[in-house]
Amino acid sequence: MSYKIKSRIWIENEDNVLLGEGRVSLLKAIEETGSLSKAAKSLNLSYKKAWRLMDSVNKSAKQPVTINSIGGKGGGGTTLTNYGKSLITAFDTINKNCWNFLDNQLKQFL
Amino acid sequence: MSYKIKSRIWIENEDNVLLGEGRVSLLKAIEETGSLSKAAKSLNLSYKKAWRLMDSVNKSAKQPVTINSIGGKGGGGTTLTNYGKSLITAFDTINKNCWNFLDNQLKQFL
DNA sequence: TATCGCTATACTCTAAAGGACACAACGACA
DNA sequence: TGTCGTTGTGTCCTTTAGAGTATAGCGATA
Repeated sequence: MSYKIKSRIWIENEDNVLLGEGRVSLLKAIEETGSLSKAAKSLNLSYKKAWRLMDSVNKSAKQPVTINSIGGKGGGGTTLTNYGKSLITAFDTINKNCWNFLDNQLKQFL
Repeated sequence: MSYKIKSRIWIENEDNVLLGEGRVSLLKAIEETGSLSKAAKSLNLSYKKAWRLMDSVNKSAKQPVTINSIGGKGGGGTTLTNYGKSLITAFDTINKNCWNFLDNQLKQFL
């Protein structure tokens, strides 16, 4: 019985997607690089797409997830709020737990 | 805290998708109608897409999931094997359990 | 006040997925 | 043996998500 079970989970707020795997990995890359454009580069996605994702996250969340500064030293940058960091860890935890749960379910029902 | 968590799960066999929500609802419709074309109509998807889905399911599964007959009384038809029926109920059960699990996780971590 | 690297946003083009359409093959039955 | 409603399959056309490109705006710093 070598079937494998996989999943994608995401969190919504009033029918808008807040977090999914792609968004979380983008936020992680922002945390590491301190910049949206560098984060986009490191994930091999266009700046435009990264920007739209981040914008959507901020619009869906109940509190700001990132702090964006334009101009100034280094041209600006993007950092995560504490709320944003807590969302990442919550999502990661739930996602990992979900995988374990589903693996057990598969053994049980197939 | 009105965030909602959603999920899509699917089962793979050697990197080929076996079952997802769309495939399961197609199999259910086949079970109800006794025909692939009627099932496709009832789900508002093209016959071709439905056929490709069903074909993929049968190619990925370890045992036949449907029995297809061409020609004859009524022009033919498609019915599910017992194995196919058992897959449906297994998937539905796991999927429902997963929703409950995730709802609890969300309450716990957010 | 000129420079720099970043955020922010619009416009165009392209590739891939899906729908529409057409048609061959089949076999029970009258 | 002709009819009928299926399954099975190819070909084209449209739609749409995304990539690519371009460019404006910003503010600390020197």
